[in-house]
Amino acid sequence: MSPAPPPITVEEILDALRLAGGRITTTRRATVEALLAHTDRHVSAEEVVEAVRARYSDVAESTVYRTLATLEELGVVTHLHLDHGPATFHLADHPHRHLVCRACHAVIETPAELYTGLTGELERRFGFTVEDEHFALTGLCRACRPAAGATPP
Amino acid sequence: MSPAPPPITVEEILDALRLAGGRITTTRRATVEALLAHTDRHVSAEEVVEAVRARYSDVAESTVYRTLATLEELGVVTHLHLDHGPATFHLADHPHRHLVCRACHAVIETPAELYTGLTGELERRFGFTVEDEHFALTGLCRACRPAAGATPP
DNA sequence: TTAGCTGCAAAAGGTTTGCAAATTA
DNA sequence: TAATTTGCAAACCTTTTGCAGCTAA
Repeated sequence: MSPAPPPITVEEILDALRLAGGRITTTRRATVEALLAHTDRHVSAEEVVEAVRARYSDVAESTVYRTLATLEELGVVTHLHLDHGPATFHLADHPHRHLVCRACHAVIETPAELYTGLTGELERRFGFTVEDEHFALTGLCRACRPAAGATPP
Repeated sequence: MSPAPPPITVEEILDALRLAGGRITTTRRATVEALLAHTDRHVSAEEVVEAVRARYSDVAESTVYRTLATLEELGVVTHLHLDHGPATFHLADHPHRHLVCRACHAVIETPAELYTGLTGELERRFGFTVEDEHFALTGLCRACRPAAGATPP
């Protein structure tokens, strides 16, 4: 329905940071760039650290964690949990939810629209407003599902 | 539709343990009892440890963690993540999902049937079989939702 | 007797914190 | 200059692990 939104740029994110009274440092810029470079992936904080260190070797983990936290406060970035293990970060640009296979750990992105029926129902029945995803749904992907017979007609 | 299933008993769980070649120790019995005593709550491993230690003061955390893991392998217990922080354990008796308010951390239990529409859709569209919940859905409960006006007609 | 538990202590993994020094605006 | 960031190191929290001794069956 809606065309893909124009991707957010490094400068736009840095502007948001500036606007909030923040300062733009080399490390912060590199962190944002690392995030944009993986627009379509789910990166852990540790992976961001590595990406930043590939360019500036003396960056501390804590700095990256702090920058990610700040970006999250600004609403530019979100983190979510795909599974046990480290959280993954991504731009908060297009809402979507994740399915994670508990066997092969494959990650499937699914459009937010799919969930509106459910979230509407939860809203009506419980007055609960489901927000953007913080946790993935776990289960088995096609490949890992025990090969049961085809669904009958 | 279906009446509440008869609650599982301590002895039934211990039998399952025995059947799997396990041994019944005082600590294991106390762990199971602690779990049953909180049938309607979501207890962290730490809370189970405390409950067990209240009766037998020298129980090691690791023992309780190991017992919980064993019970999980037997399918008697599950753990799930309501939020950041420790996992919560409960009996794997009746399938349900949890909503957690990110503001007040209230936990709402919701019946599994509510999700069949969605899970069916995910099955059809992605060949993905959503399994019993491992993660909660996060959002805002009625009390914490910014008091917006009533939904217009 | 012997496979299976246990406590202890230590480590692991991911993230946060305190602080003085460095840097940005 | 004043406020914000930074690196470092240490702490944190939850969970796991190794191991020698203990115990249920």
